[in-house]
Amino acid sequence: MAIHKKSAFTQKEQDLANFAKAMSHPARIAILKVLAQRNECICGEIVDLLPLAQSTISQHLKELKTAGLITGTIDGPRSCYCINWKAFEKFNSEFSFLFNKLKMSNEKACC
Amino acid sequence: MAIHKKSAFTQKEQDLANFAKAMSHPARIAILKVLAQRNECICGEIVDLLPLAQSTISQHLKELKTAGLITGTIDGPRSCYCINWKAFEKFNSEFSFLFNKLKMSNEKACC
DNA sequence: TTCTTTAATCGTATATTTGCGATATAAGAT
DNA sequence: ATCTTATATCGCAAATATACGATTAAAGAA
Repeated sequence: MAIHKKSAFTQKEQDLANFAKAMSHPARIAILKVLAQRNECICGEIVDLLPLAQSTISQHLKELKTAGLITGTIDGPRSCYCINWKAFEKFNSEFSFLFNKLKMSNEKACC
Repeated sequence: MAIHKKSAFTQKEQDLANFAKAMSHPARIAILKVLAQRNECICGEIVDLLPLAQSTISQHLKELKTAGLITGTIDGPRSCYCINWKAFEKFNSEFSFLFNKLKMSNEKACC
C-alpha cells in the first residue's frame, strides 16, 4: 500500500479513531476495567489477572498511556497506572456529538 | 506470536473491542459521519468524498457492516448503507456502564 | 444482446499489531 | 556490594490491516 492515508482526514476524525484504536483489543478493555474498578493505582497485579505475559501487558499499558487513556507514574521499582477520566469524558462527548446528536434529526432508518 | 489470545477474554470485552476496532480508522469515522449526516442511504458518493480508491472504501464499508455498525442492502447495481443506530446505543450504554458508572464511586484520581 | 455504470472481490505489496522470551534497568533488601 | 523484585525494552515471528489496481458481477440503457 506504500502510504497510510490517515493524515488525509481531519484532526477530530483522527483523534476519535486513535481513541477507539486504543480500546480495540479485549486485553486493553480488560486492563481499563481493572483500573476503573480499583480506585488505587495498579501495576503488576494486572499481570496476575490477565492471561498474557508480563512483557505483553507492559506493551498494552504503554499503548494506553501513549493514547492518553491512562496516566502512569514510576514509583520505585513498581509503576502506578490510573484511568485518565478527562480523556474518557472528551471521547464520550465527541462521540455523542458525532452520532447521538445527529441521530435526533435523523431517527427514521432507511435500510 | 503464533496464537491470538482474544478468545481468552469475556464476550463483553470482545464485543466492546470489536466495536472500537471498527471505529479505529479515520476513514471509517468519516464514512460513519457521512452516513449519519445524510439520512438517506449513501453508496458511491462516499468514494467522491473521501481521498481513497473505490476498492478501499468498499473494504471499509464491509468491515463496518461485518462489525454491525451499519446495515447495507443491494439495490440493483448500487448499494445502500445506513447507520445501525441500535448498535451505537448498545455500545454507548455498555461503554458508559463500564466507565462512567464506575467513575461515580471513584472520582478521586491517584496518579 | 451489447454497452455502461456501480460496487464487490481478488491478488498483492507494505505497514502495523500482537505476543513472547530474553535482556536491561532501577530501587529496595540483605 | 550483591541479590531480589518489578517493569520496561529489545528482537523476532506470525497475524492483521491498509491500500490499490485489475477483474468480476449484476442490472439498467442502448
